[in-house]
Amino acid sequence: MLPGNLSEIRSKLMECGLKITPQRMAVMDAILTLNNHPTAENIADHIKIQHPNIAVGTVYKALETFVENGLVKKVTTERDIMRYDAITENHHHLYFSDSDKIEDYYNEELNSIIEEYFAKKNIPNFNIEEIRLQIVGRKAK
Amino acid sequence: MLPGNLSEIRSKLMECGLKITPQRMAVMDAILTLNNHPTAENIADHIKIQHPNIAVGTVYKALETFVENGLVKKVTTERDIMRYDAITENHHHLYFSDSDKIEDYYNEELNSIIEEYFAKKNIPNFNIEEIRLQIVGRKAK
DNA sequence: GTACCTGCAAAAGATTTGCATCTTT
DNA sequence: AAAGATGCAAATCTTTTGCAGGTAC
Repeated sequence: MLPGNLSEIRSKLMECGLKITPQRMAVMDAILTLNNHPTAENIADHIKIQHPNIAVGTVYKALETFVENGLVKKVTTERDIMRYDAITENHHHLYFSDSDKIEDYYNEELNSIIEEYFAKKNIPNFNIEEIRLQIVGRKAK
Repeated sequence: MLPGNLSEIRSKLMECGLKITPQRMAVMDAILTLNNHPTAENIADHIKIQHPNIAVGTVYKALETFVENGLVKKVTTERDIMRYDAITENHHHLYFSDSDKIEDYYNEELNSIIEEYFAKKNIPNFNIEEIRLQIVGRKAK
């Protein structure tokens, strides 16, 4: 089980000055292991297999803490449920309009094009911090 | 009061085969009048001024119907509240990271660049239906 | 030891649902 | 008259909160 390299998670938490607790380790490990933009509930369910006592509130608090510290991002959906994404590199999302699937989409070339565009053409009275693409569509037949 | 050109709203509902009711007219008019990506609650409050008996459930139902019929779009946020946007032309959104403000961002040139890019470079096994940019930042000083 | 976390359960907030009644067509 | 909308209230679902006890540092 590669993804949740536990000592790497530990260092990340440390760097942020966060206390290392089994619950936080489990939440971060779940995001990395589940890896398809899980909801808080998905994460809680996954953790409960090995750690039945974790409280849902704790999962939400850990997620919120991670978001504040830039370790995790929220992925917005049209279904009133927040989903979470471990931060790796700058990437975008493919939203499947016929299911709940959300896939990562990495494309450096596209990032450069957009970046260059906004380097030249700036938006009046606005400093850009981040640009996210929501690419909606469905599986090609 | 320009935005809610009532007879225009009426025709749009008709084209979709939707019954024209005072509540639906009021909801659509509210979106156009409020015009800054209101929440369902914002809309209900606005309508209640002149139409105190409208039920919140009715507002949600009208919104859902409009979304299904492509008259309105959901605008996702990180705050667990859905917001709504009357559909005009293809545009993107500026999310202010220090407030709840969301502004429309129209830019045909940018749309063309992105469109051309994806006309050449397609995403494996994926048919794009729509591309939305979430441009996050804050007011320039 | 102190500051910070966690579990639990209750609360809050947003949205949906069921159903009887009323409107639109 | 039939089909579909509305109002109302209760239900559901997700997320937040308060607090007493526990844990990491």
